[in-house]
Amino acid sequence: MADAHDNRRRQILDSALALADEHGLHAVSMRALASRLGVTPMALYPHIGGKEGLLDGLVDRLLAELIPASVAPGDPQTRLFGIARAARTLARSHPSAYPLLLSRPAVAPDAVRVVDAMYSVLLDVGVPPEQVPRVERLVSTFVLGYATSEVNGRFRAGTLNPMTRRGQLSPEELPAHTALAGVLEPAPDFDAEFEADLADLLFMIKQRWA
Amino acid sequence: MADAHDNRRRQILDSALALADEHGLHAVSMRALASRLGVTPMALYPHIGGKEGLLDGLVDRLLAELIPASVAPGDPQTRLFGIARAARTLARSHPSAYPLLLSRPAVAPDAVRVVDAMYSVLLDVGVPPEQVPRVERLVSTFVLGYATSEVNGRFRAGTLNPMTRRGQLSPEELPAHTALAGVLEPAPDFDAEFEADLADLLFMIKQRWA
DNA sequence: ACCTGAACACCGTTCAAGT
DNA sequence: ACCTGAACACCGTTCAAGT
Repeated sequence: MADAHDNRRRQILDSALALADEHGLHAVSMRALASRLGVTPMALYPHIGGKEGLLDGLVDRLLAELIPASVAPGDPQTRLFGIARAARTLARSHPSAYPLLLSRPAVAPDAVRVVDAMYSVLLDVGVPPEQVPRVERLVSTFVLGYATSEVNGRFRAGTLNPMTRRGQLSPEELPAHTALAGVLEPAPDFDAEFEADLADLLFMIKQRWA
Repeated sequence: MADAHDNRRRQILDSALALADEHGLHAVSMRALASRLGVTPMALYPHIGGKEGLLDGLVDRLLAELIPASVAPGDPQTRLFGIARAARTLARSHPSAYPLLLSRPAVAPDAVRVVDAMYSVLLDVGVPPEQVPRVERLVSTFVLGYATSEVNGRFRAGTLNPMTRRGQLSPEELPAHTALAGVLEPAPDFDAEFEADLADLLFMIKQRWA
């Protein structure tokens, strides 16, 4: 069912994603994209419908890359970890475009397939049907938020390093930081941390309903 | 210790936030901001150091509004819910600027105070010290991600409504959606959902360590 | 149906100049 | 120290015109 128009649209979105990967999201302008495709800016409009439509298309383009992980077989725990790890890996492949995933709804069929896979995992693990949509939003929000925080530098040293921090405020003003002085790491292992977080969330789900 | 320069800086950031609240983040341009302050764009540079510095300043400005909730007394559970609710309420007050919280690190003293309050809650609730920074990132990532998803429309009907969804794909391709046909709500109560999510996270923390 | 090219109303940031 | 004003190299989108 993919006609010429759809193919052209995908071609444009691929170019836009490449542009973002190479030069950052700020470099994805209608003009730069058109010039990369050897065309006039206005030639893009029938296919992607303006800048907002382009960014929406990029979200669908990104989520489509999670399909393989979503259809992979295995027990519920394996599938949950597989989808979550794929979602975080995606952030490393496309760090500039990734934050768009939290900034607009995903409406394409491929996006719905990923949600369906998560619903299926949660049903299989024993979450009551009426709670499944809520728990899916909880887990997907955590996963997207974590990966977004990483690529955007929200966890980086400035906020994390107790030395930098404590320079600005007296220890009495930061009692918990002071109490934790011995364990505050300047550069945590985020791979291990993400795994521990997923394990905690799965623990919660199982304790509550399994 | 607040000199004239700091006061001017805060005045500029207040104006930028008001501009975002009234006309959206896209309307926060150096030129529009300068014009609102009756000054030339270049006059802003010594105070906020360009567009990126302005956005970083906005993040600190937003987090400063969480200080009252952070210093409020009470048992750990009350304080955790208080900070989390304040963080979500902040999104409703400043929906356009809010997503910046996930997009850049917070470095100002006020931001560190909020983290310290969360550390204190987690220590009081029984989380082992070496796990506190990780669990703080887990909880804060969920809270910021959830509120960001809400204001950005990631949870909105297009993605959620099973009718809209199922129109694009056959039921056989979405087995879990089909199984959940009776419980998929077109417009969930996000206030109640957020409360339930917080309760689940606190349940997890207590079950694991209390 | 699809694309062009000129035009309009904007951007962020530089630089040299003023006080 | 703080601000101005002109200039440079960009934006997204409109419109009328071409094929």
